[in-house]
Amino acid sequence: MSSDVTLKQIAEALDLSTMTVSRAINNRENVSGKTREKVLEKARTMGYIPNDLAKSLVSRKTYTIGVVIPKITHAFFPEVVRGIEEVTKTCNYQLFLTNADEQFELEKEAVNTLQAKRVDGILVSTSITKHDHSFYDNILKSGTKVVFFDRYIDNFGVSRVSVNDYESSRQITEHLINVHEYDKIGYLQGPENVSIAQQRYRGYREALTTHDIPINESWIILGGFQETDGYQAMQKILELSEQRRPHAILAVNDPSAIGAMKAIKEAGLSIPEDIAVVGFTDDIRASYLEVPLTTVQQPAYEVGKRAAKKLIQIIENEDEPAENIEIQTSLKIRKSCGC
Amino acid sequence: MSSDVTLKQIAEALDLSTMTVSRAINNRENVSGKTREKVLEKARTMGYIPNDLAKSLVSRKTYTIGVVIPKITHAFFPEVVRGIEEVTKTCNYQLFLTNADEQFELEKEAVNTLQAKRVDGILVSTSITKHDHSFYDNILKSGTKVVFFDRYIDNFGVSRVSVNDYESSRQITEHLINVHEYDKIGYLQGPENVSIAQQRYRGYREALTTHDIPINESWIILGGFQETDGYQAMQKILELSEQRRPHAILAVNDPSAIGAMKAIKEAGLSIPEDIAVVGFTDDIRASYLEVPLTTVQQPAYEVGKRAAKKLIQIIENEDEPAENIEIQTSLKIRKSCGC
DNA sequence: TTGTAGGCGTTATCAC
DNA sequence: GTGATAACGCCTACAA
Repeated sequence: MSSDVTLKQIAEALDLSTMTVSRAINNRENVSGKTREKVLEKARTMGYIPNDLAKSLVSRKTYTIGVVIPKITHAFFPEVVRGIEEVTKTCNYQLFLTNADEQFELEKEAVNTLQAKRVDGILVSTSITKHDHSFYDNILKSGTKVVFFDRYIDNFGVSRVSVNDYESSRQITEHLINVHEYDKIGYLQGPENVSIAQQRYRGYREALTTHDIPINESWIILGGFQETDGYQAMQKILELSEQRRPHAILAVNDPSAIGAMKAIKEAGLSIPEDIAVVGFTDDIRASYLEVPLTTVQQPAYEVGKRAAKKLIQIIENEDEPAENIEIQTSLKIRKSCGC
Repeated sequence: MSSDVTLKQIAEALDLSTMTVSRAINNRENVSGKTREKVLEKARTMGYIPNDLAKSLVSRKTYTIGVVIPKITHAFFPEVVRGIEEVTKTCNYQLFLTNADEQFELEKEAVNTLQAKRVDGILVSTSITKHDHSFYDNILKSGTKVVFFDRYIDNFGVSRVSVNDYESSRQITEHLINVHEYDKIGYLQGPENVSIAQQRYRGYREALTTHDIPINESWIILGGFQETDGYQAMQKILELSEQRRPHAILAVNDPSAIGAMKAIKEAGLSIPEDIAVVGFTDDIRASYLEVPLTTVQQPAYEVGKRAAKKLIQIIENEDEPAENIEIQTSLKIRKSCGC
């Protein structure tokens, strides 16, 4: 902590009261022009830096927002953070960034720490969904303001900003069915208890069902969000004999799709001729790949912006209602689907 | 801010003094087992959350580190942040993340705010180099602990963790000269006042000079760190007639190189046959590109780790000496250079 | 083992 | 326009 010049020290140096110095520095009305100038000058020369801790203790306001991110290196999230910052910067809030590394235990720790730091509100992309409402129940009971972004817990009286995952997943699956006439479509599934993974999985199944395509459970591999997860899941599918394999794959996200593409390539097969692959995210790499990846573009920046805006509204207006904000994605048709 | 149960309230509920409650909750020695249990139980049921603001005001310690990043969406930095987190998490520090958007004005604002929040130290990747030492002079005078990472100000009594930019840039240029026998090598330069841009530029020139290759100033284009900068810079070079063009390009970083590749492709030329391109960073996309990019791999995660470690040492040990830590890169030879 | 007094740096409030 | 006092929630130092 820095060498800490205080209001009191300035006051003593100037033979004024602390309050007068405080008023001068904070641009309050009731200070004479002369005094104000003297104080500001002295503050400058003494190297005064206001102590926000003390301020916050009195004002019960920190101008600070906590952000809990599942995986800082998943390219989607830095983009979300940029959106959050865009908003918080103009409203003068600072960001506490924490990485939960896809682990609920770390997520809880992070939230607790943020509460102890008395952040004005928290933006969370949570790694759980159904069970264990209890944790966030208590958080809310304590009066902490929360907005979920991307990965959320539903029906909870908590606002969330997400993407129309279900609908988008259904659409990209239908693209495979309608445009390319695939009827053998596998799915690389994400963790079962994460909202976005559930929604996307639901969209996939719905599309098949609607088109009377039977669902082949051996083409649905449970995995995670990382590239290695997709790689391993795809390897399992490739163990099937050629006749029994799907001809197209939808992955829960782009990292997973990219892992799958790697496995396919290593197996000496080509995309999309042997197996088509589509993803979800529009990862920074998607359009640069050897076979550019057809995927669902998620407006990450927008998600961040909207979530931050909503949270700040909740912070600054007690009876701001909870809201589910769904941002629309767009299909990015590239070559990996066969187009 | 949350509904704030205080030590005092717990004390009153239990008819104890605040101090006893404080001691019990902070696991101090001198509390009887019974009292401790009672207190902890009550704290739980009342939903007590310690107030770090008040604690920090007394202890003059926030267990908080500020991070100033030039561009959160440049893939290098999230990876650095991951490294920082790895360390801070085990030492129980929290991270204030700020994005300076490559603007020195925003960088200054960010640092000032972090000081007001009384962070224990600051990690900065700065956007300036030579002029305007004065700002960081004052910061240091105020007793704030600073460690630079990646982009630094030199000879300053401030520790820095960076990469051997000069040497690496020289090496990758020499690869073009020695292995591929290029002698017409252009350079897409970064901002003149940023340390890493200077070092890399110096390495490029040194390599040419050492090999008695004359430097053609019309092949050196001043630009920025973004993809669009590389794209525009390359367009300028492509305006030259075919005979007057360089046959290889070194870009200040990978985004710039990727932009340049785009421009080359749009001009109907092929990489590396018509023009070879090499970069610097090993961006997440580099190995996935249609023509995989030869580049210098910067161990971003390691940079983050070392910087955070050094800062925490400085924080926790007053007379920790300043240090220049240089992390070694490695050449990633792919296809864009002609290999 | 427990309690009291005072202070961390700031501001709200009321008095002059 | 300026100042004195108390309070924000917690902890150190000392006393009982």
